Amino acid sequence: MTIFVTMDKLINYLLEFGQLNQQQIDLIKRKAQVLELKKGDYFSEAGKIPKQVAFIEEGILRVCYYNSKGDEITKYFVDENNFAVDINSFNQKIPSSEYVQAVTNCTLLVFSTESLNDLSATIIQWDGIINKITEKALVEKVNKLSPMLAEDAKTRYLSFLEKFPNLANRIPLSYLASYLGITQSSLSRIRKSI
Amino acid sequence: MTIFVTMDKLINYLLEFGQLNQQQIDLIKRKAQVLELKKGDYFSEAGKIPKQVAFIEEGILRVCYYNSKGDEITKYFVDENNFAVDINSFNQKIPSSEYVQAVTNCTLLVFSTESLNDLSATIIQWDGIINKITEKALVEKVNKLSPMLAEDAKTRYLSFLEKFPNLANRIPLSYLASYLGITQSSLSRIRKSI
DNA sequence: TTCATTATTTGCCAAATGGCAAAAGTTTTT
DNA sequence: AAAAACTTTTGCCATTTGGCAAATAATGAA
Repeated sequence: MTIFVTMDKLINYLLEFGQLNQQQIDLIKRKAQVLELKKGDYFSEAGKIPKQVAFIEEGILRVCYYNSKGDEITKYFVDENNFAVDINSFNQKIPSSEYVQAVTNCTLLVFSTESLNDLSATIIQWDGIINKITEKALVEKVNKLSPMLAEDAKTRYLSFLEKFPNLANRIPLSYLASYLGITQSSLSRIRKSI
Repeated sequence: MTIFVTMDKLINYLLEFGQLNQQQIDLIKRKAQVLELKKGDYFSEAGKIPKQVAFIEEGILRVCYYNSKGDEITKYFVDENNFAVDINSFNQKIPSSEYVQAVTNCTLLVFSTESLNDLSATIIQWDGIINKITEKALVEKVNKLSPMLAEDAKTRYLSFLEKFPNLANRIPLSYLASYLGITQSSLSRIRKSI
């Protein structure tokens, strides 16, 4: 299969957060590498220090971990036009406690630590843009998680359907159930009731 | 009562995220204003554009909102040595959807938008420090909220006791219950069972 | 101190969710 | 196509949590 990626999504996304001239855009494109993941593949794994940041061109990733009971918990899903990385581990260069896994086949644009350093050193607006993106992504996560605690399972599922209308049927029930904080069988029953 | 605030906590906190010389420290101290809040007072309110950022010297704030059912939900608590602000509304200068309220009597150090702009323009490291602080605070919120979804109410309550050991008995049960995502009576029963 | 107000606990019962294991359904491999 | 592996649904019952209202308890005001 031929891979054809214009990186338009990436560039347009970055331009939402700051201005870039053509020379800078070209540099960014040169620093980005296309990475195709198959459903189930891991982009990064717990225990390892993340060395790359991914921009999702196409597909869905999920971030997950194992809790103290040994259950696998999906912390959140990340869909296209977003960056994915365990930001804490990446910045501090400490082993991650999370897995980042492809829920569907994905086309990613990845930046290595070195590339990001180069971009930061070369493009004066880079850090500002990245900071805005980071902040926005984190605020969104908080604002999505927070109300979930106050809702019952059915409402959480319905909210998920709104947010990812075409995803629910393409991902294993178990991923979704752990994200919603319920058991797989409960989710199955909730689904049936709708 | 005499108010005596050295601002040491604030300065030490900032120094965790970057270096500052004495001149810069003095400027920061001049820009900060001491604000005392009584238990129950609001630092900022939904519907208004937040004009200040608070550093908590002493005390606890909570961020809360009303959900679609009209229930008042505590989104999170913020304790001393942390900044509190509805960052999204503050940055974008749009009306907040949240209240920030004093759970206990508080001593805050507040910075106005103008002061922050001055600091940003004068202290070259300022933006970097603030970005690190912001990012860390948001990552912590996500990491605290996320596992709560996967835990049952009792575990969530016990976790809260660990995190805020001396707070649980000083705040209305209703605040805590809504934070934990359970009803007041359930929390009362859980408490009893321990 | 007493009254009024507010916060918390409790009883009762209904509804939601969990735990476990078996059955049914899908997908993948051989 | 058949077998194996995996996913989802279902039954059964226990446990948790919610909803509501009344009873207590605690707090604050007069």
